[in-house]
Amino acid sequence: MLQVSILKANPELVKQQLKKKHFKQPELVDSIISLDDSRKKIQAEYDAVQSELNTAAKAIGTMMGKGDKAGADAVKLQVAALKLALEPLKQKMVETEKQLTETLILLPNLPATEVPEGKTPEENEIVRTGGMVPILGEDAIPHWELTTQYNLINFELGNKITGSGFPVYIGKGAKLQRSLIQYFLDFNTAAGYTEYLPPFMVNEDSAYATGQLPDKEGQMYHAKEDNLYLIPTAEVPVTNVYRDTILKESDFPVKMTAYSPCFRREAGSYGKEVRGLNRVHQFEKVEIIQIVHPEKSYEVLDEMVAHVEKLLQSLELPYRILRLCGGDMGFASAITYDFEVYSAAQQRWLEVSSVSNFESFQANRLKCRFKGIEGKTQLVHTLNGSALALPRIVACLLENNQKSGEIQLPSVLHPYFGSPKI
RNA sequence: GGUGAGGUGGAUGAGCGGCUGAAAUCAGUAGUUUGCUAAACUGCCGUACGGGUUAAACUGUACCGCGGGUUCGAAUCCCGCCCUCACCGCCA
Repeated sequence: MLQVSILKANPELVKQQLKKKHFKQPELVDSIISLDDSRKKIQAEYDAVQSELNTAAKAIGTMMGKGDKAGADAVKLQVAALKLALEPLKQKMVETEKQLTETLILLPNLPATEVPEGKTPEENEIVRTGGMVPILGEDAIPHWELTTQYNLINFELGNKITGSGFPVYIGKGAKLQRSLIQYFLDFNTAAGYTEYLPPFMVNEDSAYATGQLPDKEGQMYHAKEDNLYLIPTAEVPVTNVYRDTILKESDFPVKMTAYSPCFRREAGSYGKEVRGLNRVHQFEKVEIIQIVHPEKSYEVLDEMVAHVEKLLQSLELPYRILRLCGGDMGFASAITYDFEVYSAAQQRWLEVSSVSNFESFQANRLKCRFKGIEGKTQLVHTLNGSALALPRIVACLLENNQKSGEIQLPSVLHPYFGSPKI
């Protein structure tokens, strides 16, 4: 959620930035500003009446103490009139506040200046590419066949037990998952991230604070009986560690990493694009999150991008880094870098990480602030990224490294997997 | 799931209809003092939204788990919800 003060500082600039993000109702900026102005006016009136009431109540108290019943009764009559005046003001205030937040919540975050213009994924900017695309033999097969051939994943079994999109990892397939999770966590903690193992379900407050509610409600699995949501990413519980907190400057930077399964309904997805591990309802992911001083967030963003890039390099996968264009970015993000790896048998790029700076947008809803040296409290900046999401990494590792009769694994995984190959 | 107790500021914890935005202690912070690490003393030390100011000072309102109610007035009384703790039951 944006701060009203940002809109007020330069409404025209804000509208322009919203257009870059292909937001359809930039005129909401004006509505918000006028709603905020009337909110202030109403509150001033309300406070004045309430103040009179408080004074009167005190006077009654003093009179009663002196035994002046008649005087007290006289004041009570005045109070009754004031209360009558107060009621409509209160309603108006509540109503205006409600409208204000309801409107404000519709505005997406403003894109950073480096964000390229554009609407569709084709207009994303390729920042750089790395790694080598392998040359596969004629008989190369996609990962959903490899996983069957080597008995690593059973998709049909998942159908039986739960439903489509819930793969069952078996034997070396399961161990590969475990190896990757542990390797990623080790890699992240070595870079100073503190490991968390969070709850995999969250309450409404948490889902609201990180922005899943109210707009992305349909994306999450909901346990209605207890009103809990299965997390779509570890970002939700881990970022909520800092909900409603005020940090000291010396607490910066807060660096957290967490493994979690991720649950996504992905309603409406189907077809070849979602075959095998390309898109599933439950998958494993290791996330990194930082909470930093506003002046440091872009420096930190670069650091996180470099971190994820190093991780991908260590896996010896061909990758590219995209800077998402205004129209393809997420609602809450000010700037996003997507990481894709090349799936050689499918001959397509698959997204495996997304690193974003939310600036103060998420912090505003989270109510995560810090007290500066001058004593003023202000919002922190939050950033997060995947390091990394497993399924597509696995898809690429299998496809790109397939040889006749075996699959080679990158050397960093050998100690974790206990073998150089499958 | 059953029974009992309870939810107050960073922590402990008092208050149980007006004098309480909230005692006290600890932690934190700024300073004074004592010839080291340490101790003593003094001040400051919640959040949000307003007014005010260059910035302060100052000032209004709200907030003592959340939401309602009673009352001129509620942290304090009443109702509902949520949560925590203890014991029992069940159980990885």
